[in-house]
Amino acid sequence: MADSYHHGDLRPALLDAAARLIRDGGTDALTLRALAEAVGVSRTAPYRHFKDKAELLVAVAAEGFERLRAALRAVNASGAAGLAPFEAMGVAYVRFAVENPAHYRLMYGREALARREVPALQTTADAAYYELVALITAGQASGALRTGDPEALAYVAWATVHGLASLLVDGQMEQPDDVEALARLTARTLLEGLAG
Amino acid sequence: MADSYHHGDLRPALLDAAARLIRDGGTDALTLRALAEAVGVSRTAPYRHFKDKAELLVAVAAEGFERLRAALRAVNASGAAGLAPFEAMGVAYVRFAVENPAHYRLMYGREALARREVPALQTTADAAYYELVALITAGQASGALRTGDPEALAYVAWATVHGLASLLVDGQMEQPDDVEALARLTARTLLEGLAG
DNA sequence: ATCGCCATGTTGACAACGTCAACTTAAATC
DNA sequence: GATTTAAGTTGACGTTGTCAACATGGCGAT
Repeated sequence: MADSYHHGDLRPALLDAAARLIRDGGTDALTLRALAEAVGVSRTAPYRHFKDKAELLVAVAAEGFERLRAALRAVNASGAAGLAPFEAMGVAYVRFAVENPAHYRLMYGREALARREVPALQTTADAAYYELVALITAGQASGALRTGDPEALAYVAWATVHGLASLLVDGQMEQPDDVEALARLTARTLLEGLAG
Repeated sequence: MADSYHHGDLRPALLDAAARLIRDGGTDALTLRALAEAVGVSRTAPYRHFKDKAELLVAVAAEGFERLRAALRAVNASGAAGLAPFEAMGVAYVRFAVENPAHYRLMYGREALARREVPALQTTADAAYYELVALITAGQASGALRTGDPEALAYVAWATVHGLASLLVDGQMEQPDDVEALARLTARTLLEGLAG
Protein backbone atom coordinates (compact mmCIF):
# COMPACT_ATOMS: atom_id res chain seq x y z
CA MET A 1 0.00 0.00 0.00
CA ALA A 2 3.03 2.20 0.11
CA ASP A 3 2.99 3.05 -3.57
CA SER A 4 -0.49 2.02 -4.51
CA TYR A 5 -2.90 4.34 -6.23
CA HIS A 6 -4.90 4.86 -3.09
CA HIS A 7 -2.95 6.08 -0.12
CA GLY A 8 -5.34 4.57 2.37
CA ASP A 9 -4.62 6.79 5.34
CA LEU A 10 -4.18 10.17 3.80
CA ARG A 11 -5.99 12.49 6.16
CA PRO A 12 -3.92 11.85 9.28
CA ALA A 13 -0.80 11.67 7.15
CA LEU A 14 -1.59 15.14 5.82
CA LEU A 15 -2.11 16.55 9.30
CA ASP A 16 1.15 15.05 10.48
CA ALA A 17 3.10 16.40 7.55
CA ALA A 18 1.42 19.79 7.87
CA ALA A 19 2.47 20.05 11.50
CA ARG A 20 6.00 19.13 10.53
CA LEU A 21 6.17 21.66 7.70
CA ILE A 22 4.87 24.41 9.96
CA ARG A 23 7.32 23.55 12.67
CA ASP A 24 10.32 23.49 10.39
CA GLY A 25 9.61 26.29 7.98
CA GLY A 26 6.90 28.45 9.48
CA THR A 27 3.47 29.09 8.10
CA ASP A 28 4.80 30.08 4.69
CA ALA A 29 6.26 26.64 4.23
CA LEU A 30 2.84 25.07 4.46
CA THR A 31 1.81 25.11 0.84
CA LEU A 32 -0.61 22.57 -0.49
CA ARG A 33 1.85 21.46 -3.10
CA ALA A 34 4.72 21.00 -0.68
CA LEU A 35 2.39 19.20 1.68
CA ALA A 36 1.20 16.84 -1.03
CA GLU A 37 4.73 16.11 -2.09
CA ALA A 38 5.82 15.47 1.49
CA VAL A 39 3.16 12.81 1.73
CA GLY A 40 3.92 11.47 -1.73
CA VAL A 41 0.64 12.31 -3.34
CA SER A 42 -0.56 14.66 -6.06
CA ARG A 43 -1.29 18.34 -5.48
CA THR A 44 -5.04 18.08 -5.39
CA ALA A 45 -5.36 14.92 -3.37
CA PRO A 46 -5.90 16.87 -0.13
CA TYR A 47 -9.12 18.23 -1.61
CA ARG A 48 -10.72 14.82 -1.08
CA HIS A 49 -10.30 15.31 2.65
CA PHE A 50 -10.47 19.07 3.10
CA LYS A 51 -12.71 21.47 1.27
CA ASP A 52 -10.10 24.18 1.41
CA LYS A 53 -6.65 25.04 2.53
CA ALA A 54 -8.39 26.96 5.29
CA GLU A 55 -10.24 23.86 6.41
CA LEU A 56 -6.98 21.98 6.63
CA LEU A 57 -5.46 24.78 8.68
CA VAL A 58 -8.43 24.59 11.00
CA ALA A 59 -7.79 20.90 11.53
CA VAL A 60 -4.13 21.56 12.26
CA ALA A 61 -5.09 24.27 14.72
CA ALA A 62 -7.56 21.95 16.42
CA GLU A 63 -4.85 19.38 16.93
CA GLY A 64 -2.73 22.11 18.49
CA PHE A 65 -5.50 23.01 20.92
CA GLU A 66 -5.66 19.37 21.97
CA ARG A 67 -1.99 19.38 22.81
CA LEU A 68 -2.21 22.69 24.64
CA ARG A 69 -5.15 21.45 26.65
CA ALA A 70 -3.23 18.32 27.60
CA ALA A 71 -0.34 20.45 28.85
CA LEU A 72 -2.63 22.63 30.98
CA ARG A 73 -4.59 19.65 32.23
CA ALA A 74 -1.40 18.12 33.54
CA VAL A 75 -0.98 21.14 35.79
CA ASN A 76 -4.49 20.81 37.16
CA ALA A 77 -3.98 17.10 37.67
CA SER A 78 -0.80 17.65 39.65
CA GLY A 79 -2.89 18.77 42.62
CA ALA A 80 -0.45 21.42 43.79
CA ALA A 81 -1.80 23.84 46.38
CA GLY A 82 -1.52 27.55 47.02
CA LEU A 83 -0.29 29.87 44.33
CA ALA A 84 2.18 27.40 42.83
CA PRO A 85 -0.16 25.96 40.21
CA PHE A 86 -0.81 29.42 38.78
CA GLU A 87 2.83 29.91 38.07
CA ALA A 88 3.02 26.40 36.74
CA MET A 89 0.14 26.91 34.35
CA GLY A 90 1.54 30.18 33.11
CA VAL A 91 4.85 28.48 32.47
CA ALA A 92 3.18 25.55 30.71
CA TYR A 93 1.19 27.87 28.50
CA VAL A 94 4.10 30.04 27.48
CA ARG A 95 6.32 27.05 27.02
CA PHE A 96 3.87 25.50 24.60
CA ALA A 97 3.74 28.70 22.59
CA VAL A 98 7.50 29.10 22.45
CA GLU A 99 8.07 25.49 21.53
CA ASN A 100 5.43 25.57 18.78
CA PRO A 101 5.53 29.14 17.55
CA ALA A 102 4.00 28.72 14.11
CA HIS A 103 1.44 26.34 15.48
CA TYR A 104 0.52 28.78 18.22
CA ARG A 105 0.22 31.63 15.76
CA LEU A 106 -2.04 29.53 13.63
CA MET A 107 -4.23 28.60 16.58
CA TYR A 108 -4.75 32.13 17.81
CA GLY A 109 -4.29 34.01 14.60
CA ARG A 110 -6.94 35.04 12.23
CA GLU A 111 -5.82 33.13 9.12
CA ALA A 112 -7.83 30.01 9.59
CA LEU A 113 -10.35 31.28 12.02
CA ALA A 114 -13.05 33.85 11.76
CA ARG A 115 -13.13 33.65 8.03
CA ARG A 116 -14.88 30.34 8.34
CA GLU A 117 -16.91 29.70 11.41
CA VAL A 118 -16.00 26.28 12.64
CA PRO A 119 -17.83 25.25 15.81
CA ALA A 120 -15.67 22.17 16.28
CA LEU A 121 -12.59 24.36 16.48
CA GLN A 122 -14.22 26.65 18.98
CA THR A 123 -15.15 23.68 21.14
CA THR A 124 -11.59 22.43 21.20
CA ALA A 125 -10.25 25.86 21.98
CA ASP A 126 -12.82 26.28 24.74
CA ALA A 127 -11.70 23.01 26.28
CA ALA A 128 -8.18 24.39 26.65
CA TYR A 129 -9.49 27.63 28.11
CA TYR A 130 -11.64 25.70 30.53
CA GLU A 131 -8.53 24.28 32.18
CA LEU A 132 -7.60 27.81 33.17
CA VAL A 133 -11.09 28.62 34.41
CA ALA A 134 -11.11 25.44 36.48
CA LEU A 135 -7.83 26.43 38.07
CA ILE A 136 -9.19 29.88 38.92
CA THR A 137 -12.37 28.60 40.53
CA ALA A 138 -10.40 26.03 42.50
CA GLY A 139 -8.11 28.80 43.66
CA GLN A 140 -11.04 30.86 44.80
CA ALA A 141 -12.53 27.91 46.65
CA SER A 142 -9.29 27.34 48.52
CA GLY A 143 -8.99 31.02 49.32
CA ALA A 144 -5.77 31.44 47.40
CA LEU A 145 -7.45 33.85 45.01
CA ARG A 146 -9.70 36.76 45.78
CA THR A 147 -13.38 36.47 45.13
CA GLY A 148 -15.16 37.89 42.15
CA ASP A 149 -16.47 36.77 38.82
CA PRO A 150 -14.20 33.84 37.94
CA GLU A 151 -14.80 34.43 34.24
CA ALA A 152 -13.44 37.94 34.58
CA LEU A 153 -10.38 36.82 36.51
CA ALA A 154 -9.75 34.01 34.07
CA TYR A 155 -10.06 36.44 31.25
CA VAL A 156 -7.42 38.76 32.59
CA ALA A 157 -5.12 35.86 33.34
CA TRP A 158 -5.60 34.52 29.85
CA ALA A 159 -4.98 37.90 28.26
CA THR A 160 -1.75 38.28 30.22
CA VAL A 161 -0.36 34.89 29.40
CA HIS A 162 -1.51 35.06 25.80
CA GLY A 163 0.01 38.50 25.48
CA LEU A 164 3.34 37.28 26.78
CA ALA A 165 3.22 34.27 24.49
CA SER A 166 2.34 36.41 21.49
CA LEU A 167 5.10 38.90 22.11
CA LEU A 168 7.63 36.09 22.34
CA VAL A 169 6.30 34.14 19.41
CA ASP A 170 6.01 37.12 17.10
CA GLY A 171 9.50 38.24 17.96
CA GLN A 172 8.45 41.57 19.44
CA MET A 173 11.04 41.34 22.15
CA GLU A 174 14.43 39.80 22.33
CA GLN A 175 13.65 36.31 23.59
CA PRO A 176 15.39 35.85 26.95
CA ASP A 177 17.52 32.84 27.73
CA ASP A 178 15.18 31.66 30.43
CA VAL A 179 11.66 31.93 29.13
CA GLU A 180 10.42 29.92 32.05
CA ALA A 181 11.69 32.47 34.55
CA LEU A 182 10.03 35.28 32.64
CA ALA A 183 6.73 33.43 32.59
CA ARG A 184 7.04 32.78 36.30
CA LEU A 185 7.77 36.43 37.01
CA THR A 186 4.82 37.49 34.90
CA ALA A 187 2.47 35.12 36.70
CA ARG A 188 3.63 36.30 40.09
CA THR A 189 3.30 39.96 39.16
CA LEU A 190 -0.19 39.30 37.91
CA LEU A 191 -1.08 37.58 41.16
CA GLU A 192 0.29 40.30 43.38
CA GLY A 193 -0.83 43.25 41.32
CA LEU A 194 0.96 46.37 40.22
CA ALA A 195 -0.49 48.83 42.66
CA GLY A 196 1.43 49.74 45.78
CA MET B 1 -0.47 66.53 -12.87
CA ALA B 2 -3.45 64.39 -12.11
CA ASP B 3 -3.10 62.19 -15.16
CA SER B 4 0.44 62.99 -16.15
CA TYR B 5 3.00 60.29 -16.66
CA HIS B 6 4.66 61.02 -13.37
CA HIS B 7 2.43 60.93 -10.36
CA GLY B 8 4.55 63.36 -8.42
CA ASP B 9 3.56 62.36 -4.92
CA LEU B 10 3.30 58.63 -5.12
CA ARG B 11 4.89 57.44 -1.93
CA PRO B 12 2.51 59.06 0.55
CA ALA B 13 -0.38 58.32 -1.76
CA LEU B 14 0.56 54.64 -1.63
CA LEU B 15 0.76 54.64 2.15
CA ASP B 16 -2.63 56.33 2.40
CA ALA B 17 -4.26 53.93 0.00
CA ALA B 18 -2.63 50.96 1.71
CA ALA B 19 -4.02 52.00 5.08
CA ARG B 20 -7.46 52.36 3.51
CA LEU B 21 -7.31 48.97 1.81
CA ILE B 22 -6.23 47.31 5.04
CA ARG B 23 -8.96 49.01 7.01
CA ASP B 24 -11.71 48.09 4.59
CA GLY B 25 -10.74 44.63 3.45
CA GLY B 26 -8.20 43.29 5.91
CA THR B 27 -4.64 42.33 5.20
CA ASP B 28 -5.62 40.10 2.30
CA ALA B 29 -7.03 43.07 0.44
CA LEU B 30 -3.65 44.74 0.39
CA THR B 31 -2.22 43.41 -2.82
CA LEU B 32 0.30 45.37 -4.80
CA ARG B 33 -1.90 45.31 -7.85
CA ALA B 34 -5.01 46.53 -6.05
CA LEU B 35 -2.95 49.17 -4.33
CA ALA B 36 -1.50 50.42 -7.60
CA GLU B 37 -4.91 50.55 -9.19
CA ALA B 38 -6.37 52.42 -6.21
CA VAL B 39 -3.76 55.10 -6.75
CA GLY B 40 -4.16 55.02 -10.50
CA VAL B 41 -0.74 53.77 -11.38
CA SER B 42 0.74 50.64 -12.92
CA ARG B 43 1.42 47.49 -10.93
CA THR B 44 5.14 47.91 -10.60
CA ALA B 45 5.24 51.62 -9.90
CA PRO B 46 5.48 51.02 -6.13
CA TYR B 47 8.83 49.37 -6.72
CA ARG B 48 10.33 52.78 -7.32
CA HIS B 49 9.54 53.66 -3.72
CA PHE B 50 9.68 50.34 -1.90
CA LYS B 51 12.11 47.55 -2.48
CA ASP B 52 9.51 44.97 -1.60
CA LYS B 53 5.97 44.44 -0.56
CA ALA B 54 7.45 43.72 2.86
CA GLU B 55 9.15 47.10 2.93
CA LEU B 56 5.87 48.79 2.13
CA LEU B 57 4.19 46.89 4.93
CA VAL B 58 6.90 48.03 7.28
CA ALA B 59 6.21 51.63 6.34
CA VAL B 60 2.50 51.15 6.94
CA ALA B 61 3.22 49.55 10.30
CA ALA B 62 5.53 52.41 11.25
CA GLU B 63 2.80 54.90 10.54
CA GLY B 64 0.53 52.88 12.80
CA PHE B 65 3.07 53.01 15.60
CA GLU B 66 3.17 56.78 15.27
CA ARG B 67 -0.58 56.98 15.73
CA LEU B 68 -0.54 54.59 18.67
CA ARG B 69 2.20 56.54 20.34
CA ALA B 70 0.24 59.75 19.91
CA ALA B 71 -2.77 58.16 21.59
CA LEU B 72 -0.69 56.97 24.54
CA ARG B 73 1.17 60.23 24.79
CA ALA B 74 -2.11 62.05 25.17
CA VAL B 75 -2.76 60.06 28.32
CA ASN B 76 0.61 60.95 29.77
CA ALA B 77 0.11 64.58 28.85
CA SER B 78 -3.25 64.72 30.61
CA GLY B 79 -1.46 64.79 33.94
CA ALA B 80 -4.04 62.71 35.78
CA ALA B 81 -2.95 61.42 39.17
CA GLY B 82 -3.33 58.21 41.12
CA LEU B 83 -4.33 55.04 39.35
CA ALA B 84 -6.62 56.74 36.84
CA PRO B 85 -4.04 57.17 34.08
CA PHE B 86 -3.30 53.45 34.10
CA GLU B 87 -6.87 52.65 33.30
CA ALA B 88 -6.88 55.44 30.74
CA MET B 89 -3.81 54.15 28.98
CA GLY B 90 -5.14 50.62 28.90
CA VAL B 91 -8.35 51.91 27.39
CA ALA B 92 -6.49 54.02 24.83
CA TYR B 93 -4.32 51.10 23.82
CA VAL B 94 -7.16 48.64 23.42
CA ARG B 95 -9.30 51.21 21.69
CA PHE B 96 -6.61 51.81 19.10
CA ALA B 97 -6.34 48.09 18.41
CA VAL B 98 -10.07 47.59 18.10
CA GLU B 99 -10.51 50.58 15.85
CA ASN B 100 -7.63 49.56 13.58
CA PRO B 101 -7.65 45.77 13.75
CA ALA B 102 -5.80 44.94 10.56
CA HIS B 103 -3.35 47.72 11.17
CA TYR B 104 -2.72 46.49 14.69
CA ARG B 105 -2.24 42.95 13.49
CA LEU B 106 0.25 44.17 10.94
CA MET B 107 2.17 46.17 13.53
CA TYR B 108 2.54 43.35 16.03
CA GLY B 109 2.35 40.41 13.72
CA ARG B 110 5.20 38.65 12.12
CA GLU B 111 4.43 39.28 8.47
CA ALA B 112 6.40 42.45 8.01
CA LEU B 113 8.68 42.15 10.93
CA ALA B 114 11.37 39.74 11.87
CA ARG B 115 11.80 38.52 8.35
CA ARG B 116 13.57 41.76 7.57
CA GLU B 117 15.27 43.57 10.36
CA VAL B 118 14.29 47.19 10.10
CA PRO B 119 15.82 49.35 12.82
CA ALA B 120 13.65 52.33 11.95
CA LEU B 121 10.54 50.30 12.64
CA GLN B 122 11.91 49.11 15.94
CA THR B 123 12.66 52.69 16.94
CA THR B 124 9.11 53.79 16.23
CA ALA B 125 7.67 50.84 18.09
CA ASP B 126 9.96 51.51 21.01
CA ALA B 127 8.75 55.09 21.17
CA ALA B 128 5.20 53.86 21.69
CA TYR B 129 6.33 51.40 24.33
CA TYR B 130 8.28 54.12 26.07
CA GLU B 131 5.05 55.98 26.79
CA LEU B 132 4.00 53.04 28.90
CA VAL B 133 7.34 52.80 30.68
CA ALA B 134 7.21 56.50 31.43
CA LEU B 135 3.81 56.11 32.99
CA ILE B 136 5.03 53.24 35.14
CA THR B 137 8.07 55.08 36.45
CA ALA B 138 5.97 58.15 37.18
CA GLY B 139 3.53 55.94 39.04
CA GLN B 140 6.33 54.51 41.12
CA ALA B 141 7.66 57.96 41.89
CA SER B 142 4.29 59.11 43.12
CA GLY B 143 3.86 55.98 45.19
CA ALA B 144 0.83 54.81 43.25
CA LEU B 145 2.69 51.73 42.09
CA ARG B 146 4.79 49.34 44.07
CA THR B 147 8.55 49.46 43.72
CA GLY B 148 10.57 47.06 41.65
CA ASP B 149 12.19 46.94 38.26
CA PRO B 150 10.06 49.29 36.16
CA GLU B 151 10.98 47.41 33.00
CA ALA B 152 9.55 44.23 34.47
CA LEU B 153 6.35 45.92 35.57
CA ALA B 154 5.97 47.63 32.22
CA TYR B 155 6.50 44.35 30.52
CA VAL B 156 3.72 42.62 32.38
CA ALA B 157 1.40 45.56 31.81
CA TRP B 158 2.21 45.54 28.13
CA ALA B 159 1.70 41.81 27.84
CA THR B 160 -1.70 42.10 29.49
CA VAL B 161 -2.97 44.92 27.38
CA HIS B 162 -1.50 43.46 24.20
CA GLY B 163 -3.05 40.12 25.04
CA LEU B 164 -6.45 41.66 25.46
CA ALA B 165 -6.07 43.63 22.26
CA SER B 166 -4.95 40.55 20.36
CA LEU B 167 -7.81 38.42 21.60
CA LEU B 168 -10.29 41.06 20.54
CA VAL B 169 -8.67 41.84 17.24
CA ASP B 170 -8.22 38.23 16.23
CA GLY B 171 -11.80 37.42 17.10
CA GLN B 172 -10.92 34.90 19.79
CA MET B 173 -13.74 36.04 22.00
CA GLU B 174 -17.10 37.48 21.29
CA GLN B 175 -16.40 41.18 21.27
CA PRO B 176 -18.45 42.81 24.04
CA ASP B 177 -20.59 45.88 23.47
CA ASP B 178 -18.49 47.99 25.73
CA VAL B 179 -14.85 47.34 24.95
CA GLU B 180 -13.85 50.29 27.03
CA ALA B 181 -15.39 48.81 30.15
CA LEU B 182 -13.61 45.54 29.56
CA ALA B 183 -10.29 47.31 29.14
CA ARG B 184 -10.93 49.26 32.32
CA LEU B 185 -11.77 46.12 34.24
CA THR B 186 -8.66 44.42 32.94
CA ALA B 187 -6.46 47.32 33.94
CA ARG B 188 -7.95 47.45 37.42
CA THR B 189 -7.59 43.71 37.93
CA LEU B 190 -3.98 43.92 36.85
CA LEU B 191 -3.37 46.73 39.31
CA GLU B 192 -4.98 44.99 42.23
CA GLY B 193 -3.72 41.51 41.51
CA LEU B 194 -5.45 38.17 41.47
CA ALA B 195 -4.30 36.80 44.75
CA GLY B 196 -6.50 37.08 47.82
C1' DA C 1 -17.07 -15.01 -8.93
C1' DT C 2 -18.12 -10.72 -11.14
C1' DC C 3 -20.18 -6.39 -12.11
C1' DG C 4 -20.79 -1.74 -11.14
C1' DC C 5 -20.55 2.05 -7.88
C1' DC C 6 -18.23 5.68 -5.76
C1' DA C 7 -14.71 7.22 -2.67
C1' DT C 8 -10.10 8.30 -3.59
C1' DG C 9 -6.35 10.03 -6.41
C1' DT C 10 -4.40 12.25 -10.93
C1' DT C 11 -3.63 15.48 -14.75
C1' DG C 12 -4.24 19.80 -17.04
C1' DA C 13 -5.59 24.29 -16.86
C1' DC C 14 -6.59 29.00 -15.01
C1' DA C 15 -6.46 33.38 -12.55
C1' DA C 16 -4.14 36.06 -9.06
C1' DC C 17 -0.08 37.25 -6.94
C1' DG C 18 4.90 39.16 -6.31
C1' DT C 19 8.70 40.32 -8.93
C1' DC C 20 12.32 40.96 -12.64
C1' DA C 21 14.05 42.92 -17.12
C1' DA C 22 13.68 46.11 -20.75
C1' DC C 23 11.65 50.12 -22.30
C1' DT C 24 9.53 55.09 -22.05
C1' DT C 25 8.74 59.59 -20.28
C1' DA C 26 9.76 64.01 -18.51
C1' DA C 27 11.89 66.66 -14.82
C1' DA C 28 16.28 68.27 -13.22
C1' DT C 29 21.03 69.51 -14.04
C1' DC C 30 24.96 71.41 -16.51
C1' DG D 1 19.51 72.96 -25.34
C1' DA D 2 21.66 68.33 -24.42
C1' DT D 3 21.99 64.78 -21.18
C1' DT D 4 21.52 62.39 -17.14
C1' DT D 5 18.39 60.09 -14.29
C1' DA D 6 14.39 59.56 -11.28
C1' DA D 7 9.79 57.88 -12.03
C1' DG D 8 6.45 55.07 -14.45
C1' DT D 9 5.02 51.29 -17.95
C1' DT D 10 4.69 46.88 -20.36
C1' DG D 11 5.56 42.06 -20.82
C1' DA D 12 6.89 37.96 -18.89
C1' DC D 13 7.88 34.26 -15.38
C1' DG D 14 7.38 31.13 -11.42
C1' DT D 15 4.47 30.05 -7.52
C1' DT D 16 0.19 29.45 -5.39
C1' DG D 17 -4.82 27.87 -4.59
C1' DT D 18 -8.42 25.83 -6.96
C1' DC D 19 -11.60 23.79 -10.55
C1' DA D 20 -13.03 20.40 -14.10
C1' DA D 21 -12.43 16.15 -16.28
C1' DC D 22 -10.58 11.81 -15.98
C1' DA D 23 -8.46 7.33 -13.85
C1' DT D 24 -8.25 3.64 -10.37
C1' DG D 25 -9.60 0.11 -7.56
C1' DG D 26 -11.96 -1.59 -3.11
C1' DC D 27 -16.48 -3.18 -1.74
C1' DG D 28 -21.14 -4.61 -1.65
C1' DA D 29 -25.01 -6.55 -4.38
C1' DT D 30 -26.13 -9.91 -7.45
